[in-house]
Amino acid sequence: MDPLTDRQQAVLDVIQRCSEEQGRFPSIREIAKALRLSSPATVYQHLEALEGKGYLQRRGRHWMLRSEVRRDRGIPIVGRVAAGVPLTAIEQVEGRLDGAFMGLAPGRFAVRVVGESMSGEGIVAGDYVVVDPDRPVTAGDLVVAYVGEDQEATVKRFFPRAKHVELRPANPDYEPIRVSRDDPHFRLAGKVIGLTRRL
Amino acid sequence: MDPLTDRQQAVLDVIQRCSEEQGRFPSIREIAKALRLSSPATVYQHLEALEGKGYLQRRGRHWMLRSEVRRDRGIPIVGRVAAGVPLTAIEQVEGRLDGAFMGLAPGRFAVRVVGESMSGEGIVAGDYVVVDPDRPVTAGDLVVAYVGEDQEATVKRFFPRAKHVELRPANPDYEPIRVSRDDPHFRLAGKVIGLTRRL
DNA sequence: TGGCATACCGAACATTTGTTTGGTATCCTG
DNA sequence: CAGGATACCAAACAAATGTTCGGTATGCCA
Repeated sequence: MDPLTDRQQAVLDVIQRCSEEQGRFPSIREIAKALRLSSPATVYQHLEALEGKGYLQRRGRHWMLRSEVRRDRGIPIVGRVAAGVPLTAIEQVEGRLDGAFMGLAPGRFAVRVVGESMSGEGIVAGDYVVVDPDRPVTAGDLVVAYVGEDQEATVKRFFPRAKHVELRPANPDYEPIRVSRDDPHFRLAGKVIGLTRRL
Repeated sequence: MDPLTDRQQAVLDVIQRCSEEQGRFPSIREIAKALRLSSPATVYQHLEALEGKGYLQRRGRHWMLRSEVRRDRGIPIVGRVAAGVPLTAIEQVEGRLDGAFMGLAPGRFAVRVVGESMSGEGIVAGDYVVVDPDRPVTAGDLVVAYVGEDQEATVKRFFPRAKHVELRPANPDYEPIRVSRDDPHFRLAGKVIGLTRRL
């Protein structure tokens, strides 16, 4: 992306700060006040410059930050890191860890993992698995299912059989679960499409 | 949270849709047009009702969605799920998997994991680990470090010794890495505070 | 020296904005 | 039946909005 002049950078900073703190684009006169500029026309020209360089976008009369420069959107994923402090350079950012990255879509949800039955595949207690209820589930897929009277959520691999369904753990210390296909207490939540963990 | 009437829900839907698609709060007259209402006053009263019930928030003359009802902020984490289809009820949402959940903060970044040296702790190739460069690192902590000429990023457990630093893998198939404390090619990126995986 | 980019100003413009006031109609409930 | 909640309206207002115009000043470079 084209480099910015000092003043353009200052304008962008104000916009980014307001977007983060208030979740909205500042008005032109707000930007002017923050930079101690007495004319909105000055800011307006800077906005046009930022638009030309690809930092801003206009829809009708509304200005917005382009997603590449939004700082409230997640954690930057850095690629190969050369010597020196990284991260200030936008060049090295490969993407962002945000809702979109994790597959944000209507209907999807996350469940906290209980127990170590899938620890053989790197899924441990306390993890949050992301479930897509709409994605078709085929044999061997990682799924979340609700089983038993208390409808406890479990993460397992899914294997359909002739008369029943087998939910297989990755950890050999745990037993596979077998449920009848018409067990009213068995409910497939959906396919697991992602995972996050806090340490 | 207080339940909404049909019309209030309709107003909220318009606001959520606009927030998702355009990243901004719609104007009162835009909401009116979307719902085929001819007076902004009608919408205004609905906004006040939504504010009273805790769905909206006002800062000065600006309206904003409260984070609990923002659909563009991440994936909802559902708690214990009773019978019936979940997720429509906001009650069961315990939080959201979003940037904030993953520890969004200035300076933090994510790195893609290469190799299976930490698979014993549920960190496998292709995972993205979140790094906080400002968090103090103590013995035994999970860290990301850049080692060698090519500055490859590795995830290991950190053990400081008298004259060198030991980076220990969880997988016994891999050897611990030992680097001199003043090796110019050794750089500690920071402590690992989270992880996400796409399946 | 002239030309160009950058940076800024003050004044004015037409819209759009949130907000208030005062009113009507409908439905449900005690 | 009266009372209250809900839903909606038209009209108007002051304030804030994006935008345009014409102008000045500075530094850089051919």
